[in-house]
Amino acid sequence: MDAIEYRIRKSLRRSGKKFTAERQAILKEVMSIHTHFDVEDLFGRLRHKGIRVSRATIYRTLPLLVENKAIKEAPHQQGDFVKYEHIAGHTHHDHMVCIKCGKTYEFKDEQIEKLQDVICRRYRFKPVDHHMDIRGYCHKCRTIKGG
Amino acid sequence: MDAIEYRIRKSLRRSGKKFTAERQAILKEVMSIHTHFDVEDLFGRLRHKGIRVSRATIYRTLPLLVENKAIKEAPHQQGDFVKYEHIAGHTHHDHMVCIKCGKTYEFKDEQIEKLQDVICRRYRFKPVDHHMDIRGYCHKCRTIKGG
DNA sequence: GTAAATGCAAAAGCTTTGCATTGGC
DNA sequence: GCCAATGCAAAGCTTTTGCATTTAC
Repeated sequence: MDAIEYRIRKSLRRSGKKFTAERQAILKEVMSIHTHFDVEDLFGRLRHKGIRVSRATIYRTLPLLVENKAIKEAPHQQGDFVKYEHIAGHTHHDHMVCIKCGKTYEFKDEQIEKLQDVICRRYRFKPVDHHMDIRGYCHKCRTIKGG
Repeated sequence: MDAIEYRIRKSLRRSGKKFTAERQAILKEVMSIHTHFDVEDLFGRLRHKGIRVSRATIYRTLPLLVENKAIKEAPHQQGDFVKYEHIAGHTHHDHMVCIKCGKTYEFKDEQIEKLQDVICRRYRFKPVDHHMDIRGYCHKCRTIKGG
């Protein structure tokens, strides 16, 4: 928790930026959300707690948190707005998204991770992050998939 | 080419929809674009050829083409709008996106594809499609990645 | 004290929608 | 001829931006 705050505080200072109360509140909130979220979710949760931070500030802060690897973009369906999920504390995982009910399932496979590294090396590509999402029908929806 | 048009024509008829001149033009154009594109790209290209189709129609048509598996969404960076790429004629592939220069590299790995199927079976998930994009620095940018 | 950040409200996109008109089938 | 599709322009949304004010350092 505080390790992340410390890291970000330091990173901001290094580039002459400030760790404001708003940024702290956003960071704290973001780290407490263990599902995917978007700007509106965040705005609502903060307001619900009586913390008044403008949407503009949230929009301006999230990219900072992405840069500092506190959060990253999550997969989103077409038409949806950008969604995020926090990184720290969470181990990396990929997603299965049900195109019927919209539910997201997380998974992780070591072999796939390793193969990705092999491929990157082949292309002399230096990987920083990856997103993988498989779309289809979850076990609940696959039997009733008539549209 | 015409196999796809035939398939779509049939699919539309089956559901009481029409294969209009506009839809034909959009389909044809989409199949001729071998890179990622968005609505604005498409609108510009059509207009450039003297084909007048409204944006509204494009917005209404693309989902039809996705449903009929002529195109699918391509990965896009945050802040970008939705991008598409055509499917037919193209073999499936995944992407590496350089976060410095924005260039996209395509690749495909059979082992990863197979592992994905294994995972889906484990979750009783019926895969329809998947997107995988690895983000990082391409071989040209990895040496000059100071920002 | 100074440069950066905030909040507000306005502006700027992209996308959707209502409605009259057009056109497949 | 009927119902779906189109085009236009307006509306809807999310996201960005200008500017005065506040604040971290």
